Amino acid sequence: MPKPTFKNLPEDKRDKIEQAAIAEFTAYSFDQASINRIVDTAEIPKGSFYQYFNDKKDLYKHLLDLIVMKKMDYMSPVMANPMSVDFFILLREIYLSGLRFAVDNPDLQQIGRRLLADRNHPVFVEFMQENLNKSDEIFHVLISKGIERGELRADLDIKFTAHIISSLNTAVADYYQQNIKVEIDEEYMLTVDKFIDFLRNGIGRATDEQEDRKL
Amino acid sequence: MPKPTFKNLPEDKRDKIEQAAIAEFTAYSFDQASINRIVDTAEIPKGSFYQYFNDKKDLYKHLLDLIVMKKMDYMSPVMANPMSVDFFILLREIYLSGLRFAVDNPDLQQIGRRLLADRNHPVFVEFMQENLNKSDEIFHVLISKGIERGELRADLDIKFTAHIISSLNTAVADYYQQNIKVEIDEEYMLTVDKFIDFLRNGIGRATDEQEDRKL
DNA sequence: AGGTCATATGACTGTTAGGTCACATGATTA
DNA sequence: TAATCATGTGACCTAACAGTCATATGACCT
Repeated sequence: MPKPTFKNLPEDKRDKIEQAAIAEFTAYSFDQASINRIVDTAEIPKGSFYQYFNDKKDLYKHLLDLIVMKKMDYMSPVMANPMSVDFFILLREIYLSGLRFAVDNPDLQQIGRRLLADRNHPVFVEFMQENLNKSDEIFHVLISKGIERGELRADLDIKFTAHIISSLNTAVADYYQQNIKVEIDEEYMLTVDKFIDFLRNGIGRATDEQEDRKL
Repeated sequence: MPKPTFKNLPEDKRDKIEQAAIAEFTAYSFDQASINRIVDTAEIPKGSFYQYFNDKKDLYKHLLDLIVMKKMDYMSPVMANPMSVDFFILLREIYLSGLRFAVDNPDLQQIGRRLLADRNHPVFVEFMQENLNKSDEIFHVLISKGIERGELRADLDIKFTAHIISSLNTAVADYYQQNIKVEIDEEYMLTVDKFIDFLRNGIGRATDEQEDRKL
């Protein structure tokens, strides 16, 4: 946690420091990121930095907190009452918020991606212990509910499916960012719908009876 | 490329250096990996190292070449005549070889994972330019063929599907390594089959007619 | 023996890093 | 005015790094 000194700072100075840190951790991994560069960019003396944060990790975790909070802002309208709606509709909303977040905040998305990337890194391990994997957990619950309601196949391996769905989140966002430039709402709607369809129906050719269902 | 001096080395010395490098790049990212530690582990003087390699990147790329070659060994029996067999059977084989490679060579798998992780890293970009993304490409071809033959849905977005399938490779291997410890052949057979089923049928509950098909 | 050439070697260079610390500043009290 | 105290500051510390280079070694040739 940042020291009280940081919290007491005038807002614009605090923002400048956070912005400099975001820029640095967007451009470099945790290890490669440099406090020297950050204090340069933020135009504060090095000594001051250590008045605000205990060390590099302290700053990094503060950023992660900011990211989690911002991502929650995107998610919360969706998750307000998750049980009131069909599994695939809810899933669609979850993915849509994820994509929207990624498009609106490519830098924060990139920092998150970097964290998720190296699962052996001590900082990743620490973060996961503190925030225990929410994503897998939520999907676990949703899938169970979905099966109970008959929206999903009853023979699914819940744990396995939860893991696949939750790790596909990144893949879809990556695909979108790499292949679709124009930032039109309908564009990512389309990407998400492709994905939901993929999840629901698989890619195997259906029998004629199945084809009927899609009409 | 390593210098000729390296190629001329007695095999055991070369092995020792390669092993030391593998250990280092397994434990640390490219940036974090240290030549000093590598020469320590390999018990060669630092000067000697630079008789063998131009720089850190040179060594790293040499390792990547080793990894690619070894992975090809696992794949080649499968890819001998990819067109002679059903899409899902072939896919099953591809994933099985991938998983087998990951289980047999957790260290090499880890180095690969680290590379794939940070797609902005100059070394990743360079590697992809030189080895242009084979994985997506192969799946692109296979999916097209699969559609032509009527094994896959005709309305698939080929590019999108290729990306999803190719990035799920990592997810499945991760899941297996995290959740299944025992190294029995049948265990990873099971993981792969779950995944193939997931791809083929999706997770949506089928109509009664569809359920019949599965019997 | 003398000469040549690939290779071996480790002290050294220049740079950067994260983090510390003695001291400076300036606002708020008494 | 004097004392206190949170905060500001940058020179400085130790450690580590990638990469260099002058010199040493020793196998092979003539």
